[in-house]
Amino acid sequence: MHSKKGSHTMVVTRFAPSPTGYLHIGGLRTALFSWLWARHNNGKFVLRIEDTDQSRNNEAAARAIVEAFEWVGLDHDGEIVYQSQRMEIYKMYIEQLLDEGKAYKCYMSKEELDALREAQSARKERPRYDGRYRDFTGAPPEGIDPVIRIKAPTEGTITVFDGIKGEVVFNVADILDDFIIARSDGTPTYNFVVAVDDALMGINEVIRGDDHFSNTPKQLVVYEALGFKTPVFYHVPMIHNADGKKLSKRDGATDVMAYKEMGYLPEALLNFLVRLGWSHGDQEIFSLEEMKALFNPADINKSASVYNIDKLDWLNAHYIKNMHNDDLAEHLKAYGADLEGHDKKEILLDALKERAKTLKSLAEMVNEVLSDPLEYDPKARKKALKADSKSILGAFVQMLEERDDLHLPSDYHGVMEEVVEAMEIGFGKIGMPLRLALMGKLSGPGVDTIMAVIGKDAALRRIRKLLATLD
RNA sequence: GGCCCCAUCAUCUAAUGGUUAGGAUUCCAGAUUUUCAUUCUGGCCAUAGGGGUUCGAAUCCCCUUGGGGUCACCA
Repeated sequence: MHSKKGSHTMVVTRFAPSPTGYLHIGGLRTALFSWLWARHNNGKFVLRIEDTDQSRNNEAAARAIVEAFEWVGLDHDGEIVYQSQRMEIYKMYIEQLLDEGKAYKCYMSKEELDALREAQSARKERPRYDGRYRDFTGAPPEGIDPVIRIKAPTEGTITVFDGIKGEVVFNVADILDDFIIARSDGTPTYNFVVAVDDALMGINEVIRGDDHFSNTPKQLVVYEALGFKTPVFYHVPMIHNADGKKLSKRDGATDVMAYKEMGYLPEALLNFLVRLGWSHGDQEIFSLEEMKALFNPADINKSASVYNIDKLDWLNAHYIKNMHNDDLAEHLKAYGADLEGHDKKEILLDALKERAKTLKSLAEMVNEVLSDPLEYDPKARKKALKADSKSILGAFVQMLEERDDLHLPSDYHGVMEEVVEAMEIGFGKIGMPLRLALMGKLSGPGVDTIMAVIGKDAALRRIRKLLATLD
């Protein structure tokens, strides 16, 4: 694969979730984009857990994220970086900024801050820190642990170069104040550590959600203060729910692992996600290799997209239909269908995989075929059973009993045809009641296929069971 | 509300300033299927509105409208 950036700089991207919960579908798409771009360029993709806020730190969530990555098959380079383990590094840079006079201690209490903001709001001004400790040299107030604020520019503009949006110019007066880079307990804040880590880890292409866009000027202030080289940014438009709002945990199936439970294939999910905000002509089906070869963040759309599960279902069905039966059988185990060693596995899966949208439903269908019906759907019964059904099924039973050379669906089909011809009836006359006997309902794969899969004895058993209810 | 971003079928999207505005999903109809599903064929459906620029605008500019994001000692 040739990369456009070629020989000079290795592309390094990252995914940096905060471990506040499971990995959701929007995060996965962003991660996929980052991963694809790194792999496209033979670069590196690193995973960093943003857990600087101990009060919200959650180890289980970090594990859940890793588990989701493993399921979909996105690998990362090097060890996972936990920001909670890098506090000394951040402290060092904060000290540096303090020494250089680029940051300062602010002794304003939360109450004072609140009051300030309230007053500003009342005056219809933008709530912002007023810089009262920026040049403070007096004796610090008693009993207050200071926060540390960075000296942000007070006038002029900051320009963000975004690979998707283009150049966006912010007016400093509209958006900035001396924001906090370290809390009163000494821990650093998000906008500071993101910039420090991205720089230190050599991240040169930041692909992240659009909700981070307005943080970018702040991070640029940190880059500037520390003299770090800035990366290229790509802010990926949000994924919206049907209401047009940012996809949130309230929207149901947003947990990536829920898709596994529902029976979706990772390849289908990734294919679905890569097409949200990105396309390559009219192509809809992309293997992972094709995605890697074709993806480029510069081609990402500017507008948000709405999450719609219909297309995912279609893709999932597509990947199921095209999967080898052995692989399918392996997947099916997790959904409660065990076909290990079943001699008619091929016939069964060939017949069923055409009709399944999910692995879960496929597993259910498998078990439905493999086990005798427990009951007969009343409506199906009424529709399938006519006055002559009993004699037709009886004749079929008789002919089955005489045969011991039945293996393939076509063998059973032959027997059915014999009955149809002998009795001079239409095919439906035997098909419908037979289907009811075998499945307990009127949908499913061909009855000849069902019989071939379960064998003569089981077929006879099921037919006799229905016949027994006809007296 | 301030700032920022966005705007093509219901949905995902395509279209060097020149196409009957294309494809996909959904939906509808027909064919195939003893059923259901699959598959195949066909059909419905879009450039938010208004001004410009231009021989020519979905495409460039402006305004309006609509939608979204963000404004913490969260990330």
